[in-house]
Amino acid sequence: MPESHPAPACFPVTVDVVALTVVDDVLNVLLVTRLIEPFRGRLALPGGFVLPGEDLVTAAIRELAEETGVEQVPGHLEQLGSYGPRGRDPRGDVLTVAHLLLAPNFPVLSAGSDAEHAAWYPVGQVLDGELELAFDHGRMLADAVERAKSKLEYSPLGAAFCGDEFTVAQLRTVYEAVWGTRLDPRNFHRKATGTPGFLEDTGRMTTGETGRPAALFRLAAAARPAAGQPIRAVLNPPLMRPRD
Amino acid sequence: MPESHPAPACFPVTVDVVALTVVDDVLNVLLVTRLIEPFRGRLALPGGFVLPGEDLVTAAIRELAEETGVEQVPGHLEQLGSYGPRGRDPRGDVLTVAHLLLAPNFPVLSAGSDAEHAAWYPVGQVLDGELELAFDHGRMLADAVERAKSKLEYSPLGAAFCGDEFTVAQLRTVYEAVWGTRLDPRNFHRKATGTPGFLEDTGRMTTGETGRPAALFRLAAAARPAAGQPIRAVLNPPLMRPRD
DNA sequence: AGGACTTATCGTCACCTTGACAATAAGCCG
DNA sequence: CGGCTTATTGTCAAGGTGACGATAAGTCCT
Repeated sequence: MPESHPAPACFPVTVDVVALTVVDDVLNVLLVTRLIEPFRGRLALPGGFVLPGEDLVTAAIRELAEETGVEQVPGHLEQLGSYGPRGRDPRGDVLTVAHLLLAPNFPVLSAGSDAEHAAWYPVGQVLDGELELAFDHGRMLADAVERAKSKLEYSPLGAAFCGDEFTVAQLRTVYEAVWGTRLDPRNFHRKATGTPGFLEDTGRMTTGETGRPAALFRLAAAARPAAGQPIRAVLNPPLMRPRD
Repeated sequence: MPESHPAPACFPVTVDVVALTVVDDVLNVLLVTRLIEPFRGRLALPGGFVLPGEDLVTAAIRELAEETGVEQVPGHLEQLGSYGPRGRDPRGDVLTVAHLLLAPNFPVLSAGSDAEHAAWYPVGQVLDGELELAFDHGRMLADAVERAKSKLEYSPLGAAFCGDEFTVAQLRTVYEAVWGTRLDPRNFHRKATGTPGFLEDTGRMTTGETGRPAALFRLAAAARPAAGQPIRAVLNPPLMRPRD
């Protein structure tokens, strides 16, 4: 019965944000402590209901701002996927659209007030089961990390974890933190600097650090997020993570 | 104001299915002719509203069945992404979750009755602008094709376009149709048969075709869709499509 | 200042994969 | 049977990768 329009059912729709960053060479995720039921006191991804007249990305940005105080999107934001509506909220069916944010380590508003308290937590602690998240947020996080791992292979998005300018070593620690592996600094340097359209030498160097000063790079124009366009440049051949 | 729960707004939610297949060496997409406004008479992706108590995949399978008569999912189905809710339906805000189906060329119920008439159309005609789809379905199709192109590179999903058993040449025409390029049969054969965990020789051969008989393969167990698990085996190193 | 230490960067080399392409195999078709 | 078509096996050079040696150029300590 193709034309069965049985009362176009409505669903509550939420957005959740899996915000990933690298803190001290370790991949971290932004979590908030829930102040209300269900899952009161449990850690959860930042998120909330999409408001009437709002778009998905708009809602994601707003929720992120509400829970961290960050006004501008501090990194790369993309849609991760939708979950539900069944069996993920004890209160009833809720459809949620998860988003993935890859960003440099930005400070979160530690309001400590009546607001939900947001903070960075090592991803490993969650995936290992040390921390259990509310709802199906654990699965979302797992999916997000897998997506991030994969993105680093063939897109220049590893740089989204760094600031505007960064050294090859900083970029390498991002890859190591996300992939959970060690990479040979010399081979990584060769690949990163040798891939056309990836990095652009700023001509400036680091100073004051221990060891030999390093050259500062930025993302090449081709690899930078263009207005409205998806990230264009592809790492080709990809920078594959070590398997097994 | 983190605890702003301003009347958890509800949205109508639909699912759309971008069903892709290869017909005569050309990538095709399943489209229906709309019988009602808006976009009456225009071609559109099969889809419809998610019913109360239904999950996304369930709804996608149901809609596909309703518009084609196919009861079992004939190939690989995965979520593509969500679109909206704003500015995609003249009747108002509608959130839609697009799905991607990669399947062998299956016959569609040519009901011709009051049902929306589903049929295969060459993807190229749509992307070239010869055919214009309803809503934002053109963008969904573009995203779907891009996803399919990418999936063929590093997953064994190219085989989802073939039947249970297929020749290397059949698999190659899938790659050629999706990527829109020509591939060297000898190099493709080497890569396809030489990648561990990809293809499995059935021991049987084709007969009656023109030319030398070809060996019949099936997907190796590791590359077959496991219950509940995502497609496991990864083509490593990937089978990269030719760039530029 | 000099030496130890640390990190950055450049080179080398063997191995693997890939793209281009020759050669052979094994069916149909007349 | 000869011609045609497609399948499959090899060959070879170029390019990319992993492992690792060798320098370079700072900081830090004495």
